[in-house]
Amino acid sequence: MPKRKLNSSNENRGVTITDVAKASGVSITTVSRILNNKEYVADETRDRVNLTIQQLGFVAHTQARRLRGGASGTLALHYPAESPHQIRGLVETPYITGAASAAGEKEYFLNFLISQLTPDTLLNMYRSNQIDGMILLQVCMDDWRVNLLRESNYPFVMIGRCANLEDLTFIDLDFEDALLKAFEYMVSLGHQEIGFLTYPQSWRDAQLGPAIRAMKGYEYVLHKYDLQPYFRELEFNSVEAGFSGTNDLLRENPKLTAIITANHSVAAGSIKALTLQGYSVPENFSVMAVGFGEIANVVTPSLTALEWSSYEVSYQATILMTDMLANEELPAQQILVKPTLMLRQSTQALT
Amino acid sequence: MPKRKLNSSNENRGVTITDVAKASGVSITTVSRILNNKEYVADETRDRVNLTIQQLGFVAHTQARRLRGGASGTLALHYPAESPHQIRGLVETPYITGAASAAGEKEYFLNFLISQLTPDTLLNMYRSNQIDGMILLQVCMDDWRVNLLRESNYPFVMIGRCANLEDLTFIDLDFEDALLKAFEYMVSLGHQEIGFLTYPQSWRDAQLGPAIRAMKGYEYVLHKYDLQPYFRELEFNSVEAGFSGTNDLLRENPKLTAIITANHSVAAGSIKALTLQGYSVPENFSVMAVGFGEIANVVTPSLTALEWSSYEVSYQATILMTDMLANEELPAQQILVKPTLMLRQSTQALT
DNA sequence: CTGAAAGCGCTTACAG
DNA sequence: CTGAAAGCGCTTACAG
Repeated sequence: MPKRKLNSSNENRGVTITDVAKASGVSITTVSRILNNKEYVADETRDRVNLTIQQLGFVAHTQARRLRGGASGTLALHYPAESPHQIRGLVETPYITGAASAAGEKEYFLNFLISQLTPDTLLNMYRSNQIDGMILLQVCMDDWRVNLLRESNYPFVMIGRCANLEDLTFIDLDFEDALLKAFEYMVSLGHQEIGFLTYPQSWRDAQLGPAIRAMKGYEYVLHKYDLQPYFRELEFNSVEAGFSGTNDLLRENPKLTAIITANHSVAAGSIKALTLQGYSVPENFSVMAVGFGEIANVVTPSLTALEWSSYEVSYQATILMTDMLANEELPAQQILVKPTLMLRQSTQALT
Repeated sequence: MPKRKLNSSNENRGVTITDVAKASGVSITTVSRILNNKEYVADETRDRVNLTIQQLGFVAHTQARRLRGGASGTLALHYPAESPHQIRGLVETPYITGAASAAGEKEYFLNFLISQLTPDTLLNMYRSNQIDGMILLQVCMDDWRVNLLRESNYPFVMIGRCANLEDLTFIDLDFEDALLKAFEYMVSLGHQEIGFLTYPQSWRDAQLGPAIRAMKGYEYVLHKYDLQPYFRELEFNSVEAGFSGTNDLLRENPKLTAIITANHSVAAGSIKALTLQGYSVPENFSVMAVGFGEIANVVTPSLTALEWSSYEVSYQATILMTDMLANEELPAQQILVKPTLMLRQSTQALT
C-alpha cells in the first residue's frame, strides 16, 4: 500500500496554484487559464504569471487535474500470466517498448500488468479511474476479459483477436498467411517431407487464436500441397521443446528434409537436435520459423523466417487505443498484419 | 493529450461515495470509514453499507483518494534511450516483468519510461505527483539524474551504480567478480591465448559503470594470470558486432584458443564467426559469456557463462524502492549481486 | 458509534 | 480581460 511521499524536506514540495496566484497577484482562475493555454488573458499578465511559475518551480498536480478532468491519462498493457516467469520467451522486449513509446508520444502513461486479473479487479481499474483503456495480450477465442469489457462498454484494444469481432478494435498477425507462405517456400525449394512444430496443445485447449489458426492453416496447406502430416504440438515455445520435438519427428519419419516451426526459439532447438544427429543445416536439412524475429540472427545458421515486428505491432495497437480515446465516434479498426519473408541461412533447395 | 473517458453510456459510471451513503442511509464519513477499515463502526452498519457497495458496484475513485492521500502509488522504471529501438538486446523482458511483478505485489503501478528525459521533465514527474519513486537503469558514473534527484531529495533506486554512492540505494551486478571468474575458469581449462570482447567504447566514454569496471577487471586479470591483451570494444552488444570482432581478434592472433564476451549475443556472433572459419566449438575453441542468460540455450553449442537473473535483479530493485517509500528512516541499501557459473557446452579443456 | 464541515489542488461555468 | 464560487470524489480532524 502506497505511503506518503518521502521528500518531506524537499523545497519544491507544496508549491500549488494558490502560491503562484498569490505571488503574482492574480486569482487562481487566471493561473489556471494560463496553465491550460486558454484565451482571454492579457499578454502582460500571462508573462508575469509564467515568470512566477518558473521562479517557484511550480508544476500542476497531476492527480488533482485528473480528478477534475475525469480521465486518468493512463493505459494498461495486460498479459494474463499465472506466473511472470512464464512470460519469458513469449513477450519480447520490443513488444513492451513499442507500447511504451507510443504511449509516451501520446502523453499517456503505460502500466505493464502481468497477473491473473479477476473480473472484479479488471472492472475496478476502469471504475476507479486508474486507467482509461487497456491493451489486451494473449487473447483467446472466447476471452472473458473481452466479453466483460465489451458488455461494460469500457475501451480496449486487442493484440490478437477473439471469435466475435463485431465493433471490436484489434491488430493481429496473419498467422495463416505466414504458414501458407512458409510451406509454399519450402515446397518451392523441392521439400516434400516437411515436419511442423506448432504451439502447445494447452494453447489450443485454451482456444488461443494463434494455436487454433495454426492448425487450421496447417490442414489447408497439407491439402493444397498434398503433403503427409508430420507434426507435434510442443509443451512450450522453448529451445528444449524444439529439441525433443525434432527428435520425435525424426524418429517418426527419418526421411524428413525440412522442419517449419511456429516460433524462433523452437527452431533454435531444432537446429541443435539436427546438428547433434549429424545433419548439417542447410546443406541437407532446411529449417524455417514463423514468428517474431528477435533471435533470428543469434542462431547459427541464422533463421530463414516469416516475420513480424513485435515493436511495430504493439506500437500500432497503442496508437489505436489512444485514437479511440481521443474520438469516441471512431469506428472499430481491424488490422491484420502480413508477415515478411526473411531469407537467411537456414534453408536451401533440396538437392 | 488524454481526453475524457469513453464509457459515457456505462452503467457503472459515476457511482460515488455519495450514492452509497444515500442508498444506505448513512453519511459519507461512515462509508469512508468502512472503505478504509477504520474502527468505531457498528457491525450492523458495516454490513449494510458493504451490501450496498456490492449492489451498486462501487469502487473508490483512485485519483480522488490519491489527491487526498498525497502519494501517487506509482513507480517509474526509466531507461534513457535516444530511440526505443536501441533498447532491443539491452533490456531483457524479464528485466521489465520482474519490476512489474514486484510493483504489483506491493500494490504499486509501474510505468515503463523510455525516453530522453530532461531535468525539468524528470523533476516534474515527482513535483506533479505522477510518481512516488523511480528505478534508474543504465546509470553512469556521474549521472545527472542521480545528481538531480539526490539534490532534490526525491526517492529513487539504481540498477547499477554511480561514483559517489553515499546514502544511495542500489543493486548492481558484480561484473568485476564475473570477469575474474570467467578468466579463472578459462585458465583452469588450460587456455592462455584468450580474446576478450567487451562493451562499446561509447559506453566507456559515457562513463557507464559496466564498461568502466569491465576494463578495470580485465587489466587486473591480465596481470594476475600473466596474459597478453587481445581485446576489442565493440560498437554494439550484437551478434553482428560479435561476429566481426571475433574475426578481428583472430586476424590479430591466429593462435587464440578461447574468447570471453561481455554479452551473450556477442558470444553468439563469436560462435558464428568461428564456425565459418572452420573452428569447432568447443572441440578446438572455447567461448564463454558474461551477462544475462536469456539466450544461452538458443545458441548451439549452448553458452557456458557467468550469469545473473535479470528478473531477480529488477524484482529486488523494485522491492528496495517500495521499502524505501514505506519507511523513510530506512538506511540506504547497497547490494552487489554475484554471478553464477553456468557450465554448458561452449567450453572445453585445451587438449 | 456517527455526521457536518473543511480541505486536498485543480477547472469551469458564471458574473462582472 | 479577470475573479469569486462551486465542485470533482474522497479523507480527516472535530464535535457530538
